Amino acid sequence: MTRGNRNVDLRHLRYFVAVAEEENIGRAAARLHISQPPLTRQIQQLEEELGVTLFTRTPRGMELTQAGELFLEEARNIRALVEQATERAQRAGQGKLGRLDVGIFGSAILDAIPKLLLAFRNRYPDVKVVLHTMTKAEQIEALRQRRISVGFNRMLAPLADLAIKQVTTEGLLLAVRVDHPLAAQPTIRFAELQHHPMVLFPTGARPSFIDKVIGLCADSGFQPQISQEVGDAATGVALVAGGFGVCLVPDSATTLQFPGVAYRPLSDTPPNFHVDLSCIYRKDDQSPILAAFLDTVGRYRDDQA
Amino acid sequence: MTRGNRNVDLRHLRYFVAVAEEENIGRAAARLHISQPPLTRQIQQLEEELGVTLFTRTPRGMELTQAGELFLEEARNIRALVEQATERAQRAGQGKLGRLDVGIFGSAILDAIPKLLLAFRNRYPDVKVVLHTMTKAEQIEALRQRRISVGFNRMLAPLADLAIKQVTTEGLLLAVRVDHPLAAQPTIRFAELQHHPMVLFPTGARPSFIDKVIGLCADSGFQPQISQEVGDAATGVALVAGGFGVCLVPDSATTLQFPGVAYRPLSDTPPNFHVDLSCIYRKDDQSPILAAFLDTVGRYRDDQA
DNA sequence: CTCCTCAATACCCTACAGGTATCATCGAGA
DNA sequence: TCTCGATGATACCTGTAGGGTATTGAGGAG
Repeated sequence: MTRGNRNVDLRHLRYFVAVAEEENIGRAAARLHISQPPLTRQIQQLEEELGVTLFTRTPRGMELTQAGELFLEEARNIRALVEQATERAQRAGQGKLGRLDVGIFGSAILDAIPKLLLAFRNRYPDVKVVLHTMTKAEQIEALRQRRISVGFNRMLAPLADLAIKQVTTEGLLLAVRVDHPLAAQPTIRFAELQHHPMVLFPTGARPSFIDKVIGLCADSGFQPQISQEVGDAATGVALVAGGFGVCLVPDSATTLQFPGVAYRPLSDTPPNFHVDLSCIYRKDDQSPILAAFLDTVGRYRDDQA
Repeated sequence: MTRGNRNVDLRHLRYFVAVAEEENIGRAAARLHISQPPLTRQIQQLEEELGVTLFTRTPRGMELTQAGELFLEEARNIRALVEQATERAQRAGQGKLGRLDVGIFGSAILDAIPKLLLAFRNRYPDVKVVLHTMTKAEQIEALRQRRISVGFNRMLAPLADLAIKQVTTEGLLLAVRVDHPLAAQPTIRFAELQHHPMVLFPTGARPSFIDKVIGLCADSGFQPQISQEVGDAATGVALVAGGFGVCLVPDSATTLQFPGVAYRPLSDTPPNFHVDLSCIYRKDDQSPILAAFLDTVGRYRDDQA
């Protein structure tokens, strides 16, 4: 079996299809914007390479042989596939096609993240977004190992190889059980929190939201009474319902509607009484999909402002 | 959308796949038996044509981008398809793959033709043989219109544009009803036929088997009594069973077993007491499948001899 | 027999794939 | 900190092959 396709290239196929369709080398040459003799030569060369007679030459023009008919189908397929491949590669290069692996934290995917993902999905419907629940430390590890391209978290600090982009900033509310003494007040002074046991979250890599809360208390001159540390906001609110005490949560946690738990605003709060939600990604990641995603993040943040 | 694939050819794909697999331009170049700089240039040119960054250059080598990964799959597909297309075209060019349209006569496909078709099918299993039942005149018309590539018939005469190849030659037998007077003899003298009505076939384009029989009778000095003309041997034998008289048939018609009908050999026969089965095809038909078929016919005929 | 329409051939020219030599960059060790 | 080694990129040259023009050859149609 002669391996004859070494020197066959797409030009040959393009020319071949044109000749097969026009059944006339002169017309085909005109259609291809070349002159007749080189086209004749290319067809001869193709037949030579394949070792197959593709056309029978008649006084009226070129007529496909049976082998030619078969090869015509294949040639059209190949050309269509090439067309499709370039188009898909281009779309992928523009970040319009592909896959984005995203790290998210805890079981609490609250407010901003779903909205953001929805906005991204609308703008880039052919990018498959895959969510991975992982802690902050796992996100950083996964980013470095390229298992994810972007992670969402709070209290992120820039690193040498990882960059941060803020998504949104939120105030804090107090989750209390409706029969808790503090629940009687429509607004609670921040300093009052020192007299009540608190549930804190999340466990795991520091600094995290825990440190934010402890820092805020320190700014107000006290140390919180920690009744329990839990993994995420949802668990925290569940413990509040169970009577473990109060719990400071970001605004968006109000989407966690729990029977017997109310959310109360705070007054006399220290400065910086808010917490950021940011995303983190590799500085050297040139992926157009990540660029598109970060662009969507920027637009989202601007819309919020 | 930039239509950028105009100058992309299979060489680009081959080079791209090599680099993607080696993740190193130098090694890929060695594998391709070219030097490193042209390979670098070809990859750059491919990226330029597509408008897509396919690799991220690292100090350790070339790493596929997401778009590159996607394009790699497509490139492999395309290359496999090209491989397959050339191979199929080559097989078609050798007559090993394709379709052969064959014209056969009457409802009587007897002995030689099934054997021949079976032999051809065994030698060329990927050639689809399509049978078309048609008269001699229809076969000639269909050959000229390229609707069939070869026809089978008896009493064929060469034409300007059509060639003949003999398949086999057969003797003649007499089909008689078992209660017919002639059936009593184990062998019948040819001249006796003048006293008995005969069924003749086929109707349609002349000269045909009818003329053969009439000619044989003339050679023996008489004119046959024609009781009925019918379309084909099977019908003829059926009429013999129905009492319409006797019927001269080729040897192979004995495969038509009819209750109450016997076949008897003849003695004192005139010269040329046999009939040929031939096939007819276009002289200018260069199809390798036809060539393969005619070759099979030749082998069959030689085996018979 | 002549003209007309095809494809095929002869010959030239230029563009570009491929070669050699060299440079730029970035890590890894000494 | 500096050098060395590996990698890809660049500069420049050369030969081949793809494309152009002019012409020939070969069948049909009138």
